[in-house]
Amino acid sequence: MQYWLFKSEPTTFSIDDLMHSPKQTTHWEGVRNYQVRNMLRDEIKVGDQAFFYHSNCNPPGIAGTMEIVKAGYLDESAFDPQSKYFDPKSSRAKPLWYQVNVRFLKKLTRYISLEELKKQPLLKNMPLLRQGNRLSVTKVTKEEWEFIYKLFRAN
DNA sequence: GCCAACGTTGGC
DNA sequence: GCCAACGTTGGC
Repeated sequence: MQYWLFKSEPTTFSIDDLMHSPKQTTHWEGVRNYQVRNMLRDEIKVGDQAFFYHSNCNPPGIAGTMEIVKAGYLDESAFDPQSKYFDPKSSRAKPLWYQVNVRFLKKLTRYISLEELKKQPLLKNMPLLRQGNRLSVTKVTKEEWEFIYKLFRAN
């Protein structure tokens, strides 16, 4: 089992939106970055767990956790001209984009801001904290995952 | 295949 | 809203 961190802008889709989705599950569509596509298609497996990170908001930070319930499959929104994620370069014959399904696990007992994450020496290698990192999905090590769990058990 | 121009992300 | 970082595009 592997651990991940998924970013989403809460104005687009927040952890509360996930909580209130049917079966607390959603398809994580709209990824249009090749590195992240490769992770979705090849690496992320059913049973993997992920942090739900709120980006481009005040303050950004980790809000909760979720679980992968369906591994990589075609992102249909790329084929839909009405979708804001439409990509004419992707076709069913030669699909470019993939998605996974995720299910809500829980909200953290408290929100862990990016500022707080940055203070932790143990987390300094997280891709999330590297300057200029823009990937919307990144790997989290077991050590980082467990450390962040301890962080929100405190207080 | 280089690289300038352009678009997007996302913290601040 | 600014702007640094960085991915993508397209002319050559």
